[in-house]
Amino acid sequence: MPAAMDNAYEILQQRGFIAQVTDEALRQRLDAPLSCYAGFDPTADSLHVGHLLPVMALAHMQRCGHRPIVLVGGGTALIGDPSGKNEMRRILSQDEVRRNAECLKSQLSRYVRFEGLDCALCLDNADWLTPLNYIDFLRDIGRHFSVNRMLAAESYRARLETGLNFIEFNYMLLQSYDFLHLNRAYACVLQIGGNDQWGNIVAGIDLIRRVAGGESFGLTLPLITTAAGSKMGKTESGAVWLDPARTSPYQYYQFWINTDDRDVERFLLYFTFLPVEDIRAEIDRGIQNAKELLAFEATRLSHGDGAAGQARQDARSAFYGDGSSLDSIPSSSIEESALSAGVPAFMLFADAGVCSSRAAARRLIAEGGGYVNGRRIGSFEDSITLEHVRDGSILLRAGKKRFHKVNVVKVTG
RNA sequence: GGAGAGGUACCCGAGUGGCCAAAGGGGGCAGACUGUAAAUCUGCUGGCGACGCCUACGGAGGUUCGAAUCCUCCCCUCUCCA
Repeated sequence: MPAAMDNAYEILQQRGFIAQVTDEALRQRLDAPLSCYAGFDPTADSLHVGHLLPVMALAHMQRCGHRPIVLVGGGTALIGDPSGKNEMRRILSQDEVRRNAECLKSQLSRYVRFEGLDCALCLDNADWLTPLNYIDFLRDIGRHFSVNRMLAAESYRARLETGLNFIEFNYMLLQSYDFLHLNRAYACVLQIGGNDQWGNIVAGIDLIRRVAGGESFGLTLPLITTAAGSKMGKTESGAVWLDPARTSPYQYYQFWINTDDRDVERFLLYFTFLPVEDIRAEIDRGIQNAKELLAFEATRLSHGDGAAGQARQDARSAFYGDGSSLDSIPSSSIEESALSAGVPAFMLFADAGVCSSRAAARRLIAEGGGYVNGRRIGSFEDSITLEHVRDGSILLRAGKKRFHKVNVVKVTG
């Protein structure tokens, strides 16, 4: 599409996306358009920020004129994701997988274009994995795998300590077969994945060489940890989802603005499309602004301009302003009649969902972490009444940064 | 199939008849300090309108005044052997 194509390798490298590549020759190979793929498990109906790096990588590829293929692992999800070792493996039905795959695709379409000329593809490996015949598969594909070599792979070696069942052991074969299939059917010559996928990717490349005789490449992305050393993308309340029904744009914005100072530059490079020079300049101008920019841009990408603007405005208003614009912060409602009699503060906090239980609400307030309209609550039994209502609502706050609005509603009849 | 080890709270992990809502650590939450950051210090961390009651140490029974702890059966994980 662009007249003079930017080299994707250079862009990815510049932005820190490359952990390993199977062959440096990939750089030259990327001077001409090619097809590449990354896989996603449709185990839920939404992606979360942990999935974002491969998504961004594919988006960069497309912007550089290549064709990304999003592979939804419907087939592999049917036998359950082996990575969650001590969790009960939930076997998803085909219907669930299909529904999930649709959701993922629509989320992905904010980052990757699935329409128009040379658009990205979204494929489900159930289409070619489920019809497989076991004997044929063993004979045609299994023969090319050396158990000895598989056992030597880092990903398996660790598992040998704790135990590994046959399905898990076969994962490499299935993933390799995916790559082979895409190579044959769509001339896909590059697989992108997390660094923990290295062994599986290399195995796929091997398989392609043996079976199809073609050359293909692998590129792995760094596993992102925060500067504090924890896995990126988790909060106290679990994963940060892209689905606004699970994680609202405001909460999404909050997640990003709470990024560790030391991670801001890296995350701007990873999770926004801002030019590298602009990012550097922004960092130099001040970490606070850079952080706000990160939050805004990241939110804008997955929720759009309007939602991102609203989230930013509400955040500013809640944290620095008069609380006048708070349309998007979490909220609940309470009946006016309940309030006229007065409600103990701890019950209000618990019922509004600010605390997980009334006991937790008692603790929060007793520890001095409960606020109503910006004023600290003295005792958890303090009564909240109509006098606390401002413009039809009461503003609750837990700790420094968890805001919640309780809307007062009249019930007629 | 045989022998052994083990399953404890969000996670790791102590506890082998009452002093156990269960040590310790991690994580999380809150307070102080700050910048909605980090680091540090302190407190909290099953539920219930609550000096009491309820639920909880893989599951179901049993022994006992009393069980995470003892007995029986079952389920699951791991190790070694076949």
